Amino acid sequence: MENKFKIYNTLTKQVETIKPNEDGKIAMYTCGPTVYHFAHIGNLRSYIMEDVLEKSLRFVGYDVKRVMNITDVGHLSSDADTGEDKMLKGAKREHKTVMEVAKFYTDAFFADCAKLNIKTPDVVEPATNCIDEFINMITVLLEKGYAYQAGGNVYFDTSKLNDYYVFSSQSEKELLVGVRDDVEEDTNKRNKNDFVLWFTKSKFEDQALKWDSPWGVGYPGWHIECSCISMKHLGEYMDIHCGGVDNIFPHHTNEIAQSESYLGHKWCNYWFHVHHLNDKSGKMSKSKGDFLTVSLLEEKGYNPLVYRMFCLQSHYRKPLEFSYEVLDQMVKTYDKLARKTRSLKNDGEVDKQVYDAFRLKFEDALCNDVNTSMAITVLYDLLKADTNDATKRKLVEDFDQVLSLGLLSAADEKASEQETNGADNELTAYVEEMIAKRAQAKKEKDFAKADAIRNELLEKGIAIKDTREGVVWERV
RNA sequence: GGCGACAUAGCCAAGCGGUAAGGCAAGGGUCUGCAACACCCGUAUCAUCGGUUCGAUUCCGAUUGUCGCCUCCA
Repeated sequence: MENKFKIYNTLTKQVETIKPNEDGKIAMYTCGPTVYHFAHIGNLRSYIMEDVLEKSLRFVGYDVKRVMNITDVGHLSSDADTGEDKMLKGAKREHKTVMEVAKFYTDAFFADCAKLNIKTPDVVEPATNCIDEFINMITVLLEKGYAYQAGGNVYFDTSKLNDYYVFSSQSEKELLVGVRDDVEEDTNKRNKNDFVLWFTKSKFEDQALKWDSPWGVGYPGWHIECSCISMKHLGEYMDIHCGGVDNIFPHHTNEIAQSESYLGHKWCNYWFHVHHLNDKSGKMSKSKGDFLTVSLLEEKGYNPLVYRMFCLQSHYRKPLEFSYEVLDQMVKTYDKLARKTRSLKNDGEVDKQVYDAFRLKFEDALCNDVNTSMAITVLYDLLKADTNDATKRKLVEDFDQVLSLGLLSAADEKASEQETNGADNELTAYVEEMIAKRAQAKKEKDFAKADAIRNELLEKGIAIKDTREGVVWERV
């Protein structure tokens, strides 16, 4: 098939046309969550944009296979080297076993994704399922001389590579070890940027999960899982690797180092990085106070899809600043848009010519480095276009395969909401009776009475509006 | 200290060398008893300073500002 999809490749620092290893197919990998706590909406920005990338590729005709790992082992819990394992810390906090915690937060993660209309990847693989693969890769790296043992741990030797800093022109000399307070230099390392492949000794001995290995009982380093899990399911050649910008160094840099040393050839061609969600004070992170989750937004009365739209109207490669002020603005934008799309009728035949033209415009926006903002503009242009509702409706349906904003299902939700209201038959009967009375009053031009009825309902928590489609009511 | 990203109207935001899309808000108007809904109508010398060019928001350099990475982070 024709390749016309362009994305910014962090590896080459330019926008490039994707040429898959296998024609018509895309092998895609995403760094998944560490499941020791809820994901915050900043984490979810990455997953939303990666979801759009995946769906866009499918939209233009690629057969996509997407793999995601679940980090359910390892990672220090704080800036300090002295910290505990995050999973263990989560377990203690929750009074659960480590695996229970992992299960709980994995489920919570996918529940959040579902609310944001993020499709679950084709393959989801927990790190703890792949210990044998990790051990195998480390063994090969040791055999090939890319790794060494020191102080009980296995390290990757970055000095064996000509080009370790593939993403930037940093130099080891300028690399600051322990920029953050409390991080001590590991004296077992031969080079400052060497990293651990397998731990048997760490500064915290109460690591909950340990496995036997040729180097002793221990647990894997952080970077090895993504290399192994992707190869397990996608083979030796990958097309697109996704993640947040903060993973560029060291995580992705190290993944490339170990993967290509292991394979002996180029591994992944395109690196797709999503920028951060910030608030006024900077990056949103788990270690800071502001811990905004999808559930929290829901508690405050926001539809999670409004947050999705908030992300889509910006570009994935720009920092995005979150504020309730902008989110409130987005609520109005979203509601207005959804009202328009849901009022589209199914009248007559789809105009093939108009359909093709708009579909192409939409594809062009997506193919242009996932320009979601432009894609939404195409949607607005469509709604204003001079064509019948059937054509528009069909196109909105298509567009929403990628945007996933529930633009048409919004109508169904509204309907089911009314049905839910309807379950309370007594209330519904009462409200409908009042609406009928008000209609009669209006007919008789007794507006004082009509307004009195509206106020009476409002006092009981029922708001009514005369829309062009008739009177609607909702609980407030 | 090193590396990198970003800077467009009140707010969000597109733009990839030919004199600024779109959305939200505020404003004016049409419609409907009012409200709501819907529809129509105005609104920007693109952070600053240089350079390249017939021509720059768009390319190059410098400056300023904001943010990120440098072994927890998406």
